[in-house]
Amino acid sequence: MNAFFASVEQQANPELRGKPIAVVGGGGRTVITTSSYEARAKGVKTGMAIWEGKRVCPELIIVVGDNRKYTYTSCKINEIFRDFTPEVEAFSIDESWLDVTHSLGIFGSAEAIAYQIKARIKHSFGITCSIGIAPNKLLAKLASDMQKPDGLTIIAPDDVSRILERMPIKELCGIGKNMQRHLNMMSIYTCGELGRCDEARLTRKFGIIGSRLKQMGQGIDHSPVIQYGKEDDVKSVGHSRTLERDIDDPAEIRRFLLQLSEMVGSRARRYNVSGKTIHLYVRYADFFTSWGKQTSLKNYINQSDDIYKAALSILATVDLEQPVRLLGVSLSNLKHESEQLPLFEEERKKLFATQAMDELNARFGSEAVTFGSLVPEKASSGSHVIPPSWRPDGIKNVDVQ
DNA sequence: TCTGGGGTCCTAGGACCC
DNA sequence: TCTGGGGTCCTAGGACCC
Repeated sequence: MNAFFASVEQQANPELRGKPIAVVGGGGRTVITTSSYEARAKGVKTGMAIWEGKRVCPELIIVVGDNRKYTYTSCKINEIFRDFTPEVEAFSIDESWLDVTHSLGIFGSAEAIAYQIKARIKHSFGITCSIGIAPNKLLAKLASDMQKPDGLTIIAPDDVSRILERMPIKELCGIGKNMQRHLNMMSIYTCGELGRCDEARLTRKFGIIGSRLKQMGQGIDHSPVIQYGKEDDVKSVGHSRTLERDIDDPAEIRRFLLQLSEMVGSRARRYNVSGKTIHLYVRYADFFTSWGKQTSLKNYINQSDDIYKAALSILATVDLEQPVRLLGVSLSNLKHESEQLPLFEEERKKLFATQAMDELNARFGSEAVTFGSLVPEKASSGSHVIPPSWRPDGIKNVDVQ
């Protein structure tokens, strides 16, 4: 989708259409998640602080994002995709891959499918998208980025080497700033040069990534489109949050950790996973200094208070050097839980209480029922931005009635 | 009021076991 | 008394994506 969050907002509120808008999170220390094309034309970019956006574009309209609107729209758009093929992989909340190999007999061509998809999305949601058609995912993604907004780009097998020859390597999904820098130091600037590079030279420098890099330069990608519901199991569940203001009061830090632990625990239970590694992440007030520390337990856990205790035990091993700007808790080393009931009465009671709490929260909002220590003065949560990287397992569990 | 939040994968070094 | 090599698991940190 083109400028997805901003486009959805402009559709929801006609007064925003044709104007430079920026979608931001709820808290005080938030950044621009998405901006409309009108804003981009003035130099507004994702990741800018609000004041930065206003500086380059004084008439910029700030809109606080509404996650439910985007996840709902994303689900509906993916339903449209599945009318054309079951092989749909959601890459993020606003990008999907479709393998239409087996749909060509019904719909004629990939191009015909693309036009129909564009028309239906435009008709149903009033928003545009850019579609890339190519022999594989790597090239389809590259193609989809070549014309924006409202683009349709086809990279036919015969065109691959011509198009890649002068394409800057950073356009490839998987080559970021650092990789680009390293490759540039090896005098590699274009995909053509990358594809011709001696593989041994690449593997010496980058390890097993090296051979993959050469293939990318040649436009080779054998990775399959992984159908919705057939993705690998989730490997970690975490939440982090920048606080409204830096804090150094231990009680306040603990309260915030409990809140994060509850968010992690309830999501882990929703996914029906438990984990035995807890990771605590802290960013200090100076923004640049941060650290993460993890600990592994003997048992798998997914109860919020168990997660909280583990996070606290990590915190107890360090002396905080500065007030805290951001806190994060994540659970990894996961296994899928069977639905077995615990053996002991006490544990069963706790499980039922937790399930009741999770159900109420699902129905009435994420913090309708929570731990007593969170209630008096709920720790100030920072911005509530939904990242554009929301994965399918995030989408599918969102309440979209 | 300067700078969000969700993930995955890979590497390196150390502990520990056989 | 001194030594091997294979394997797993752990922590820490950095790359990448949206």
